[in-house]
Amino acid sequence: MFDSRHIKTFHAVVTAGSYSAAARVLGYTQPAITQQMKALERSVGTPLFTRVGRRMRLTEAGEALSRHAETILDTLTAAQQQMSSLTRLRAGRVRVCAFPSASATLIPEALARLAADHPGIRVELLEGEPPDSIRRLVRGECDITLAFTYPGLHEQVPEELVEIPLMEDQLTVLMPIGHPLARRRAVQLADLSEERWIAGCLRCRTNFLHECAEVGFAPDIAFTTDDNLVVQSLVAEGLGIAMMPGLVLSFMRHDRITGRALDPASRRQVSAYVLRDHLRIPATALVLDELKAVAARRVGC
Amino acid sequence: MFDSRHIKTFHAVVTAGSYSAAARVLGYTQPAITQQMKALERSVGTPLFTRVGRRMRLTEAGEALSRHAETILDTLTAAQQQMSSLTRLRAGRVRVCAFPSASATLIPEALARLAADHPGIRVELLEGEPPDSIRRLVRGECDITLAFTYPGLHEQVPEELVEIPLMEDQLTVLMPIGHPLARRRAVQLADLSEERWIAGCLRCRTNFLHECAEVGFAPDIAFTTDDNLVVQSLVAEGLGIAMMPGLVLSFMRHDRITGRALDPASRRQVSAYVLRDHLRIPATALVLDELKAVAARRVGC
DNA sequence: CCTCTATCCCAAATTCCGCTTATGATTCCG
DNA sequence: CGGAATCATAAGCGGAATTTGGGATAGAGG
Repeated sequence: MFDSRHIKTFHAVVTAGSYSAAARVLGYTQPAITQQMKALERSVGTPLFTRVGRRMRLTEAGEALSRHAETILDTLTAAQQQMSSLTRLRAGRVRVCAFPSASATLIPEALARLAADHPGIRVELLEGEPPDSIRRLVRGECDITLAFTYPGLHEQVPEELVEIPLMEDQLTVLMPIGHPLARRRAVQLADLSEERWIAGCLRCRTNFLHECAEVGFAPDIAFTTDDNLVVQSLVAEGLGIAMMPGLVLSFMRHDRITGRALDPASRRQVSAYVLRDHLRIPATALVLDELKAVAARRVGC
Repeated sequence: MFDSRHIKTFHAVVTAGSYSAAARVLGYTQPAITQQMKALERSVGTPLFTRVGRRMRLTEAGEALSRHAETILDTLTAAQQQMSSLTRLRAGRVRVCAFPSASATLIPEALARLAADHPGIRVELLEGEPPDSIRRLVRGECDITLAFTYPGLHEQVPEELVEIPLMEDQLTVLMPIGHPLARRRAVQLADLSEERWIAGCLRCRTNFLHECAEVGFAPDIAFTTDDNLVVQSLVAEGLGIAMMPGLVLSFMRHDRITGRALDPASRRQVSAYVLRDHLRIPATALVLDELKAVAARRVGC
């Protein structure tokens, strides 16, 4: 197998017209060129140049190799340019898997920033809920996963994954306007022990039950649904109250309901997850940075 | 510029599926692969592989580089195969410049042998007389020149040329059948001082005059022509006698003339000339060998 | 559940390759 | 016939790449 440096030097010699000139072009000394060409001729098995006096001429093998050298160097620089495009963030694809309310808030904002500064980066968007979306990450089906955890349930993430905290998403108690508790500025969980509840997704429900248990009651859950829009509609109809993350409320809010903060506050942690190795991939790191920046502006939501 | 060895190793890793497997394929130890891939990733600027457990996966950059690696290695091996064709004598072009009587005798025989054993070697045939054909060689217009010299005139060949003696071509005295001298088996030059002569090409004529002078007479040259056929016709018509190399007579002999050997013999030296560097070019060396072999069978002509 | 094997990384040492420096020979040009 | 430029060669050295040795981890199988 030819050494690409030899090919490059050979090509320089051919175009420059002499060993010395090629040495000047490539930043070598002249003997280096001599040695490289000697080695190349040795590996080819036949001379590539002949000299008549001081003039240099290509042999038949030299002519043939010269033509090949052109294409070899072209494909090499093509590869190099594509690699450069990927590292210089002028190209690349990042697959992001997020839970619905992140897909509706953080993601679009991050993508807007991304499109402005790095139009070459393409993002594929997948939707998935935390326990499963993490598995997808490990399986290599996506590069970044946005997921949330509740402080109560201490979940373990696989070792090869790294967690990047993005924001804390505060929970709000939703109730129909005119509800007696709506007169307070903030409510305590213990005050809600007698209410009827609309419960959300599995993880939210689990955490909710956990927190209620800590305060000392078991909530009366009347309805359960994954759909936040349905939850709000049920609340609006007076069928119960509900806990809902601020992230959801920031883009979807039924006009017949109102929300009150909890005291003490309850929150879920929104984080990005990446395979440890992928942190070093420029495009992935870039999208992560945008997500961090977007999340930072939402602190306290 | 990527190192072609790195590309080759990278490709082996991709196809073999693991560093260790690639090491076995390439005959390296495994750490060598690790270091090469580390160096490659450093020069690319982004990881090429990620590992999930023991499984290896290509990153986006790795996928892209893998595609390029394929074509790079293909063009490299294509170049290598063409070089191999040239060195293994399965391809090649040799330009031979010869004087007419060699073109009619030695060359066709050599080409016949060549075509049998090495059908891939193409030969371009040029015709040229000695003083000029040597210049063509130096100028790079041909690779091998067949030329003849007479022992008398000590011509200098350029330093970068190498002379390969092929055969000695004995001169014969041509006379019409029935000529008085035709009764002898051999004739001495001095016996021919009173004859009328038909002279051939410049070099032949020069040598002829030289030899006559040494014996002590100036020949009476009635006609001069480069064309050996014309010489023979003139001799046949009884217009004079002539000296002619055996090489010419071996393929062209007027049936109304006869030839007698000279005593002492007069001969011209037929040699091949090559640029010194070109001796190392396989195809050129091959044609030279064939010419030597053909000439060896003609010793004494 | 444990062991065994295969894989990979890391660090150190050695070998080897390639570049440079220095020098001499040759050619071309004024 | 110098002088400039080119190439070849040899010696020396620095760095790179490989090997060696050791350890950690993951997956397979008993």
